[in-house]
Amino acid sequence: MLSPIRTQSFEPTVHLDGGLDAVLAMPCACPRFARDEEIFGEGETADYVYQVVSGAVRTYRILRDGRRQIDEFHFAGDHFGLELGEAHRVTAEAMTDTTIRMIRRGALSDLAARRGDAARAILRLTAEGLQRSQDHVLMLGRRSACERVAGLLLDIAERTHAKAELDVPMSRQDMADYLGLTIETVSRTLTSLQDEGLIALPSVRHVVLQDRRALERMTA
Amino acid sequence: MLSPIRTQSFEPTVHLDGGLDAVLAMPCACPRFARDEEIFGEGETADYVYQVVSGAVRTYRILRDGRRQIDEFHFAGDHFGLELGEAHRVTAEAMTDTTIRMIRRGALSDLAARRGDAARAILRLTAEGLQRSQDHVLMLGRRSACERVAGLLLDIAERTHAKAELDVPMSRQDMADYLGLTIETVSRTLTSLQDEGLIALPSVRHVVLQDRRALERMTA
DNA sequence: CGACACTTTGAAGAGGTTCAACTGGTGTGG
DNA sequence: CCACACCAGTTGAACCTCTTCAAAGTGTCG
Repeated sequence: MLSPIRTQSFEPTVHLDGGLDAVLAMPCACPRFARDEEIFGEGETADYVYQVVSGAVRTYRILRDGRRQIDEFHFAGDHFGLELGEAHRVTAEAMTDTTIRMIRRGALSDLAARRGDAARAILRLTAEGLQRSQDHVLMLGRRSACERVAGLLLDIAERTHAKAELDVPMSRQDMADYLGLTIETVSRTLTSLQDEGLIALPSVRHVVLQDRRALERMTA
Repeated sequence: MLSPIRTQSFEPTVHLDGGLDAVLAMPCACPRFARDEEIFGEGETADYVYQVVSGAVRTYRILRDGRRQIDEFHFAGDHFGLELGEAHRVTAEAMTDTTIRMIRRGALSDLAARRGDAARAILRLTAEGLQRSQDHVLMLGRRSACERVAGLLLDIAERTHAKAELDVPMSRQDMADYLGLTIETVSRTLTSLQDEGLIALPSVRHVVLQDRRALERMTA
């Protein structure tokens, strides 16, 4: 919304490291979003593909009666909003103050048509999303509340490159709606993990992983 | 396993109807699998991509303690086993006697490298899988047992092009492991749907949708 | 016909939800 | 600078859905 920033690089250096970054170092808008601000809505035309520069984003869907399911959390470097069809299937919101890179979808498909590595990068992004979604299915279908919470904490640690101390960008409600639980169950589970000495909760949005090994055992 | 059959068409007619069929009408092995026979196992090298010719397939993962989560059911025409990495992330088994088309992965990536429409078809397949997985997440995260069962029945109907009478190729255990429930809950839910007059159960593997409208209301 | 596997049904139990009250941190205004 | 309000999070107790364990029923195949 405020002060769109533009990148300068025009000649992309092709590392072919698998990401889109190499082939997509084209100038593009980088707007900022405040906490809880909507980036795009379910059903809107998908004219752009997005990348988190800094901050964190949730994508979700809502049932008629208000039940919400968070599909995915997106952290710095992650792409989101890539669609097969015309419209976005989810709503995207910033979880904290967030900077987003926007890539015109047309530019992307042009690039993919011209360059095999770009097409492959898009395929890889989609396939990675599929893998993550399959892991999510396994979590929701066959894991207990405790295993789910432990899994989420480890996932956040890995994806934000945190060691023991986690900055948790999401609210308890966000966690609950990602894990298919209620806010109360998430809260209770966190305190019981704390009581068992597996984690510490110095503040609401900070978690310290005190026994990562034990947490990993729960999720394996 | 028995009597691999080979298709004859060499010159593909390119309809570009979005499927891989148009660009992939190449000769390939079409083995048959008996009910419950494994097609490939989790962790095995992914040398092939598969397509259901007739029958039905389940893909699943198993946790250490034996809990199973079925990732997806695949019906005639569906592709499966398409992987980003080297290895299969799931196990695939025939649910009934099934014929499968096997496509060498190398041939597929060669084709994708040469032809943009093939690359796009592969992307589309992956993206459709992602959409289905996201729907699955919503189901497991935020729907009741009843809504899940109703949703599965409608999904089977749609994907097998059945009208009111469904041939259900999977066992109650398969349904349960797809829906994140137990076999008993699935059974009880089906009988209660029958009691309410929404479905009929002429035999274990046959379901008649008697009030599709009502079923759809449950899943919307 | 009988054996076996799968399904259904029943009763008791557990995990997670719901509803309600309380706590704690944050921000604002007097 | 403190007081108060407000909101997110936590905790407690009752409840409910789904699970677990057990037994009976159904269908299939030798």
